[in-house]
Amino acid sequence: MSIKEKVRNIIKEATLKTIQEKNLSKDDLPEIIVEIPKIDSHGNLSSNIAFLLANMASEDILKTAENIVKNIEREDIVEKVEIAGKGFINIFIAKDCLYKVLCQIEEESERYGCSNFGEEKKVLIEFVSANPTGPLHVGHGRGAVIGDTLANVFSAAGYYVEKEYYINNVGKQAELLGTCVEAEYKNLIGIPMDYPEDGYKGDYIKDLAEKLVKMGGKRYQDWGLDFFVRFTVREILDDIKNVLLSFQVRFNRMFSENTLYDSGKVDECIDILKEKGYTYEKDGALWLKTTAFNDDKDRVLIRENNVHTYFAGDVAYHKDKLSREYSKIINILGADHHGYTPRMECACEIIGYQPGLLEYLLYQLVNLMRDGIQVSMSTRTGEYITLQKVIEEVGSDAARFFFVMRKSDVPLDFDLELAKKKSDENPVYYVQYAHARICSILRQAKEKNIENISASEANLDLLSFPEELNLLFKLSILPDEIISITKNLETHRLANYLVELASMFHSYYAKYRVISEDKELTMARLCMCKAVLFAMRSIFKIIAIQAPDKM
RNA sequence: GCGCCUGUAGCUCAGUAGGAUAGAGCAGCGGUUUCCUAAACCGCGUGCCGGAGGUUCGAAUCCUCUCAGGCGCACCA
Repeated sequence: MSIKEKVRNIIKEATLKTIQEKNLSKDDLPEIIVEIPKIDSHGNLSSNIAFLLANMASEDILKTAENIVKNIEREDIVEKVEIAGKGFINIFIAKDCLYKVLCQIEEESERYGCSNFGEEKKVLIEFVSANPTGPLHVGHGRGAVIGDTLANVFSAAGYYVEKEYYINNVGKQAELLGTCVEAEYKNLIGIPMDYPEDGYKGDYIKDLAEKLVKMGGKRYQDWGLDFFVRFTVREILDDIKNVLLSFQVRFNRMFSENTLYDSGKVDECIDILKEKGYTYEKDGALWLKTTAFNDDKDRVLIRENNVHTYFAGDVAYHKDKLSREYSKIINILGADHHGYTPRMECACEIIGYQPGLLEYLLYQLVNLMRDGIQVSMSTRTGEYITLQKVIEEVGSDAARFFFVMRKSDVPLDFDLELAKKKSDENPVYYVQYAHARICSILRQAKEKNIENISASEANLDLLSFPEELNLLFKLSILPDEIISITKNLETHRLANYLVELASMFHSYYAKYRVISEDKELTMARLCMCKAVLFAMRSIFKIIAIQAPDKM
């Protein structure tokens, strides 16, 4: 249990005791919030519980605070308790307790920050799921990094995570794509065929047609549209997978829409919807009555021409996912799809699953910039910067960091030049540099033959400067941070934490010397450095960027 | 017109489940290296937290209204 969690429990116990003394019901216990005050003099942790309880018992706040403090069991970890402001309860953590964090980190090394909070519960995260109709663009990159990082966070917090990509390979778009390649191919081998007017532009269509010519010359001329669709989708998907791989993103499962049709699951699902009484026919089409829940209009499942809509397949897909007994299902989508989510949630309710199980995480769009000027992304003009080009240009590390460092609610300006800069303007290097510096210190220590002793043997009492204690405390809350991200899905917080930790370390580094004449002090500080190193590596692993030894 | 997201320092953004004196990076100015990497550190900020009401011991944060920007409102996927 982390320090923060322990303090929360201590305050909870004290509050419960106070409630009993006041003859209040236990149900009146307000939620216990422990937060980290902005100002050092307010202690390591602080609680506003007195305000909440006083309100409930209509009592004086200060008096309530005093009562609670009186009931606080003085455990080892609490050095001092103060009532400050108008009733905040401020907790100062005992140094010994902070030192123990170093021992813990040493033990867990690069796994520090992980916990068994999730109790191996199953979580499904579906992301990217880009239609295989063309190469990935930067927007997909953002979804990929958010999804992959989130998966790693859940994993670190003790969940069993599966990552899934839904391949939409059925329907008009897939057909159109196949037709484009067919036309391009036939023209190449001298058989005239009109290119579809609304067809896909872009060099990749031509590349694929050329590949076919190279593979079999004129052999495929009569193989039919179905062949071209399957070939094209497979090729594009391979390309997508490779790009994602170069971005350290791997999926546990690629789920193809057509398997739902082939196995009859779509029809099965529609039968169930019918049985539940939420379908009706109108204008020759079959509709789902999503307005019965929270949608602004009903949705078509089967068109007049007897062709299923995308929605029909997707409902069947969600039914399948819901039946797999996950404790949480997260769908990550670009914000341009937000209009779609209510109908899906309605459909899930109709099928009979409780609304909370399925959660959507929407991320705002990405503006690709170069030196502060927006790069136009027109498919029509062919001026189209793919995700692959971005990764090639700025590298996977910078790209991942940039995509993850902003809250998903806000549009992201991705500046290619900034991401490439090896300077202080670029936060990626700032955090990696901190890591490299520590490695350098450790190398020096080794060269000087300084004994490499464990934290339990070192005289950690020598770490007594405020900067050192603050650093230790910062390290102590990493597991809490990771757990909290599983609740709010705000992966950018990890990047913030990393920058803050790096900043604290850089600052410390400039002010104090780790390796000095004082052997004991040196060893204690080396222990602290190693702990920072492990914490950083642990986070690097989660956001999947390199931890360079040298820069 | 309706719905979702956003509006915080010159710029890009944090601001943890309402909390104490609103923060960081960049840009700008000035400084720091006989010593573990100067890709670093230190100092310098008079912000109608878009605006107006409201809830509360307490609001950038919650509610209502309003203004501005982005996105979405298909028998496309």
